[in-house]
Formats: sequence, structure tokens, C-alpha cells
Amino acid sequence: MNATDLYAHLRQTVLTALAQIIPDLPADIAARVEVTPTRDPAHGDMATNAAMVSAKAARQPPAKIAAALVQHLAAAPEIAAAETAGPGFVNLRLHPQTFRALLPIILANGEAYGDATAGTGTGTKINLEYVSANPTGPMHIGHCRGAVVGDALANLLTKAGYTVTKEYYINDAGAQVVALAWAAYWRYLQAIGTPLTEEEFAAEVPGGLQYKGDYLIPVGEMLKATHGTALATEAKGIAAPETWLDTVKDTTIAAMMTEVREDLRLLGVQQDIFTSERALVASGAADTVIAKLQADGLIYEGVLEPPKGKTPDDWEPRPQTLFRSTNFGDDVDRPLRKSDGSNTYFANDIAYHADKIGRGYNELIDVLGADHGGYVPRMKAAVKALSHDAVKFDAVLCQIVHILKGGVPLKMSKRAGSYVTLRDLLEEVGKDAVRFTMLTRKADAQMEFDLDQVLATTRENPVFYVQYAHARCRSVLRAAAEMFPGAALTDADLSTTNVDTLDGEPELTLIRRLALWPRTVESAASAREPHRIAFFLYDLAADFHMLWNRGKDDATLRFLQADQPAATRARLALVAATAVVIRSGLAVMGVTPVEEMR
RNA sequence: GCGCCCUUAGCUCAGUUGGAUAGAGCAACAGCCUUCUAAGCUGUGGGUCGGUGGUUCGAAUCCACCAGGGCGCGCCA
Repeated sequence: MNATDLYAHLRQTVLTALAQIIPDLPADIAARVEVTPTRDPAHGDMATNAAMVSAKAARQPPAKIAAALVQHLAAAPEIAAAETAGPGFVNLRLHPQTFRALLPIILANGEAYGDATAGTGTGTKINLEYVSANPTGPMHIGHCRGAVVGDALANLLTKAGYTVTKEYYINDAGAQVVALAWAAYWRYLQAIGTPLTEEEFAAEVPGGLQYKGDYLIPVGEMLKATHGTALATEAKGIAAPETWLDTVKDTTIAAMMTEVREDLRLLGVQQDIFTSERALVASGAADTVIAKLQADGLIYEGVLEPPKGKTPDDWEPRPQTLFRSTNFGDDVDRPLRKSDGSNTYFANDIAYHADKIGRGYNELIDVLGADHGGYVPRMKAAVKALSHDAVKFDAVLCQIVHILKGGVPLKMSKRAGSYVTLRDLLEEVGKDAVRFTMLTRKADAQMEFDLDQVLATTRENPVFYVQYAHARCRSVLRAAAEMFPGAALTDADLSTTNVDTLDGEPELTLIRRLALWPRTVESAASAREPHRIAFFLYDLAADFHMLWNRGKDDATLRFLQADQPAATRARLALVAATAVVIRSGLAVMGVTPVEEMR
């Protein structure tokens, strides 16, 4: 037995036995057979629903199938006892040796333990788009959650065997970057000493002066350094926009993206591809896509009904170019062109997703803010239409994060420039705590990020609790090196250890938890829920701390016993394997494991 | 008015894709420090899983309706 996933292994054993009882069992029924950990240890180690799910197809009562399964399974070498239970479960009790045999495998595999070998992910190419913050200013706390969730999801899917491309879509087209350019231009005029006041300048800006934060001051300085006073009138006033707008836009977007990339780097996020909306628009991709949809008969000119119950005051019916998204499950058809004929953001975004489809992915996943929730059905419809249902589109929605300090919510105001930037947050609590904490909630649930709790050194704080467990593991191994000078104690060395002496219940509880790791990776990946990794690590840490603490009451239960080198070595293998799995999990979360608590 | 997401212990949240007697942490109460780190551990109490029906061997989980909370709803991105 050298399977890395004990549950998958036993599932095969059950399926083999089941095939002997019901030779012509349909494949779709077999697919529903599960081997799961039992909730109650009294029920054994694992349970299978095999008899219940196959009863109907086999036209036999579950109890009869279960009884036959018990007969067949009793012969399996891993299984100590099999018995029927409840409505048709078969409970399995494994030999402790079966669990213990996992430790050498974990140590030999290292952090690759839990990687899919032949799971659902194999061969599937996924494009994962996340962050995609507008390049109009520094990243703030709102972007942070999507960045962390997206990045951890990428790691998770990769571990589960998918081939993942991590992508950032730069929204550098449209009205907001024009507003950004005007704001940067104001900083430029200030830099060269304009006589204009802010009010006088703002009065000349189409749509008013937005983006008033200080972060554009360096951009103004940069423009001055490069262009001198050439972008302004001789009186250092506002020149005709066509003489400077593109230049200022280019410089500003480039400067903002430099900042964004630095923010991402500090957060530990590395994306593979940055795609520019502006370049996409310039290439005419949106018109190409509209033409393609037109050829499929999915485009028409029409007038949308006003939204029911809440008609805007300035509503008037206007004909637009519409996409028949209702053919693909959307509620209303969606406009691709505005009434003036220019393309909508949606048209550009369809073009972008068409581009991704063209790059050969089997699945597209967007990590979005929850305020984009209403946007998902139409994108789903568009991807379905464009790929003729060959490519899947999914969205992971991230709910809002409230920052608490001293139990009081921090006020956020972008207009006043007083919002919490990502960089502030990283300086305050550090990358690892930010990443871990962001993953301690389901993405689609609101979360409160308590600055005090994140830094707390108590069990309440999962970051600390998990890191502490790893540090304790490493501490034991360091102490072992002192107690047994010259002993070979690397993971590879320990992987050959005889671990038969590990027969205490707390030890076996911990090993059972380690056995769940591949299964946890698989289920978290297929549910696209990276937060499950955080909860798994918390539970694992709790099991380990419990084992550690037994040594308080009874010194003979401590890991290190100078007079029992063989038994100590077996315990060290368990400790090292625990550390391996914690590291493996932290790697998915993008958190650096610590060697000691300081 | 419509759509999507929520509602689980006093509080903050899990719940292994439909499994057996629903679990953690905090808070409350009761214990444990000449230690490989007590930055912790052990135990006790605490639940009509928002409500009502339905689907089936079996529902916190799926479906319908209702109640409460959040987000969104043509030419913003």
C-alpha cells in the first residue's frame, strides 16, 4: 500500500468488492460511492454509502448488499473490521498500521503530499482572473480579499492537478482613466507652478476633478521632469486636451500599474499575464465579437424595458444593439452598444473573454467583488454563446471586508483619500497574517478584519495558532538534534523510520487528520473554496497541540525520551510529517511557515 | 418590482457537495505551570440549523412558498 490518498485507496477497495457483488453496476452509480471519515469514532474510521446508493440499481435491499460487502471487505489487508450500520452503511475500522504507513509516504513526498495524482483536475486548463483593480490609485483593502482568494485558489487548483493561468485585466480604457489623466494633469500644473487654484481648474474638468489623493503628486513631478512646461499653455494654464491627454494618460496608467505590481509583490501575488483593455479596444476586438454573435443570430436592435419598480428619473426608451443573453439563461438581453453607437463595457469584456476562449482554456474563472454579482449571468451567457457551450465560466464572488480597530469599524472614504491602502495594512500586520486571515471566511460571506485579533497571540487567532504548531514541530526537531548528536533527522531520513510504536489514540487521531489532507485539497479545489484549507490547518494544529500538551501531565508522553531512541524516532517522524502537511497547506495559502515564534 | 448571496449555540463562524447523536473559537463556570514554549491544555453548561410544506432509506444541505439582512438592476467600469 503506497497510495497517498488513503480514502481514495479504500474507495477503490470498496468498488472492487462491490463489482463482485453487483457485476453490472452502472458507472454513474459507482461514481456516487463514497468512502468518508466517520463523524463518531465509535463507528470506526471510515464509512461507505456503497450499499445504499447501489440498492435501487441492483434491486436488492441495502442491508443485503451491505452484508455481502462486509464479507468481501473483511479480506482486505488494510481493514481490521467491517460491519453494517444504520440504514445500510458499512463501517470500516482500519488496522492502525494502515494509517501509520502513511507517515513514511508523507515524509518521502514532502510538500507534494496532497497533490492530485489522477484527480478531476488533471488535464483541465483554467484561466483564473483576479484582482483586476482599476489603475486609478493604490490598491486598498477591498481589492485585497480578491487578490488573496484568487491567488490561493490558483495554488489550490494547481495542487489539485489543474493547469492554471493567473491573469490580471487592466481596466485602462473608458471614462475613469480620462478622469485620472485630468487629475494627474492638475498635479503636473501644480508642479510647474500654475497660477490656477484647484477650484478654477476643477471648473474646467469634464465631470469635475476626481482622484484627489496625494498619490498623483509624484506623477505630476514625473511629467514635469520629462516634459518641462510643454504640456501647458505659456501662462501655465490648461492647454488643449488633444495636445496632452494621451501623453498624460500613458504616463499615469504606467505609474499606477507600477504601484499595483509593487502592492501585489508585497502581498506575495505573482500573476502570469496582464491584459490591457485599452489594447483590446484599439484592436477592434469588440466589433469582431459582435460580428461573430451577429452571424449566429444573437444580435438585434431593440429597446429595453425600464427596470420595474425603480425607473430612473431621466429614463427614455432608446434603441440599442442588444445581445440575446436570455437565450442562455440571463433575465434580460444586454446592450453591447450605447445609443450613440459606441461599445459598452460589457462588449469589451465579452471581447476579452472571447480572447481567453481563443487561447484554449477549458474553463474561465473570474474572482469578482460581490457588487458584480448581477454581472455573472450575462457573462456566463456570453461565454456559452461564444464557445458553443464548450467552455465553462464561473465566478467567485468576494463580499466586502470591514476593518476593525479596537472593536470600532474604520471609516473608509476614497474621495477624502482616507481609505486604508493595502500597503498600510501590510505594514501594520504583515503579509502572512493578511493572507491567512482573508482566508478564514468563505469568500461570499461578509468578513470583519479585526486588526487587534490578527496580531493576537492566542488560540482565537488562527494565524498564530497554526504557525505556533509548526514552530513547535520544528522546535522538537531542533531539540532532538541536541539530544541525539549526529542523528539523521531530515524528512528523508525519518521516512525510513519504523513507526509501529505509535499506537496511542492521540497519535492516531493526528495521523488520521494527516490522512485527510489529499481529500481536503480535492474537495476544496472542486468547490473553489480555498478557505477550507485554513480550517483544515486549524484543526490539524489543534490535534498537534493536544498531543504536545499530554507531555505536561505525564513526562513519559513527551516526544523526546533520551533513553528510548527508537520510540522517540517514531514520534519525530510523526512530528516531521505534521510539519510537512502544515507547510503544504500554508504554501497553498501563500503563507510562509515560521521556524520559531519570536 | 425582479435577480443573486446570506440567516446554524449569548457572540464570531465551520459543517467533508444528501449521511448516523449538528461542531470549533470567544464569552460563562470548574480544573491544570520546578515543562521539548501555559502564547497553552482538559472538562461542564449552552441548538426547533429563520418559518412552513415537499422530494427519499436519510435534509442544516435539494425544491416551493413566507419572514428578516446584504448587493445589484439601459448608454458606470
